[in-house]
Amino acid sequence: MDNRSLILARALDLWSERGYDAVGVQEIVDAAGITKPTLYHYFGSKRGLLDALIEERSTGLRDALTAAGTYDHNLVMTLEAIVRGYFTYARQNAEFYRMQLGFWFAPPQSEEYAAVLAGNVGQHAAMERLFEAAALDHGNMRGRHKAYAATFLGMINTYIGLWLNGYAELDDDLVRRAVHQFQHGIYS
Amino acid sequence: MDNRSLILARALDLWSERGYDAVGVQEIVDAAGITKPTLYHYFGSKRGLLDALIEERSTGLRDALTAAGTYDHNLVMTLEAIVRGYFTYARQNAEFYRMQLGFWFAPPQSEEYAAVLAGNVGQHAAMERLFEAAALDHGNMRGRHKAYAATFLGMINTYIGLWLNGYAELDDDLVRRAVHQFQHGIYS
DNA sequence: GCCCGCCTATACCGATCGGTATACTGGCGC
DNA sequence: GCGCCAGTATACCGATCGGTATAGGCGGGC
Repeated sequence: MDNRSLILARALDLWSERGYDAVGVQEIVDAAGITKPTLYHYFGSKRGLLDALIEERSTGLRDALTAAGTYDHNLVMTLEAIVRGYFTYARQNAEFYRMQLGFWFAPPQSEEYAAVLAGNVGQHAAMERLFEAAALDHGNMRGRHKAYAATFLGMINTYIGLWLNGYAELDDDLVRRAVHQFQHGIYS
Repeated sequence: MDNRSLILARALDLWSERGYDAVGVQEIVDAAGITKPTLYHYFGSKRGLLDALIEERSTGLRDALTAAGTYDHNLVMTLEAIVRGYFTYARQNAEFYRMQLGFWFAPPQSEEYAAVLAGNVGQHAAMERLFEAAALDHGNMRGRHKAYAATFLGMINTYIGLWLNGYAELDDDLVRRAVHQFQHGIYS
């Protein structure tokens, strides 16, 4: 592994465990077995390293979702495909997902929040488009696409959060139960 | 306002805006118009200030929820009372709720996470007890109380997060719609 | 008048923060 | 052999980090 990849990997390890501000540049380069000028050669600044990390690790999720998220008039199948896409990505990128999820809830003026803002706004927008399209088939959903997008993504992140702390398994059974509860509530 | 309260108020302002690590002790005492030894006289350490802030500001929510969260065989009313309790508290303590929500998603080894861990575990436990009791009346809910507690709290925090960013109003209408969607899904 | 204890300020501590100036290395084109 | 350039290390910068030693102000009890 070249030094650039090594820096990205160690930064992800440390930041996902203890946070962006709590881990300094010196600690990252020590963990990677290199020195500071090497890091600044590749990334220019601590913030540049953060942006590069998010950019490189986000593409996988973005690609998976554009593939799964096209509405084909079968809402159940589409929602299940999206949840499955998130779960698969989270399982394969647990540390990164934990870090990114934490940054989404970071204070609005923090660097962490700014770094993940664009990506998460994109996810919400894609989900809103999906529910808007679905409302053409299911009239009683009309006008609530914002709330549906937010609560659907909130539910996905709730389950991934449970899994990250050892309280759930992100298997295909959970995919079906999650989508079922989202559609029909808790009584059925 | 005495100096102790002044320190707590300014710390909350700054931490909710920019984060615990990003705001140093010096900046807090400057904002409060006092000096460092005064802060260390009252709180002993930066972490002590954080703990004191969370302890003092959390009691209101805890009291409101123990009042609202007793199950009386009417699940709809109980859930609505809980959501109303959260929304009312969030509206009256917007900055603190933003901070506490962010800390809940902070890295597991960070001081922020440790500081809010006990309180949030208590909230989850209370919700699980509620859904366990409700399952005695609604047999088809049995065995899913953990998932229900997690998704219910996740939904509440999703809506509060939307409100904090200007995308929702935490009024009584939203209380009813949220509980209705949680119970019956998105189609009705 | 005097002392005591709570509260506060000045001035300082070593450590760490993000970032950089400078120089050296090795490989590659010519 | 020579120049060039990406990559790396040594050593350093001023600023800020959390925290503290010391001393003085000040009100109440006696």
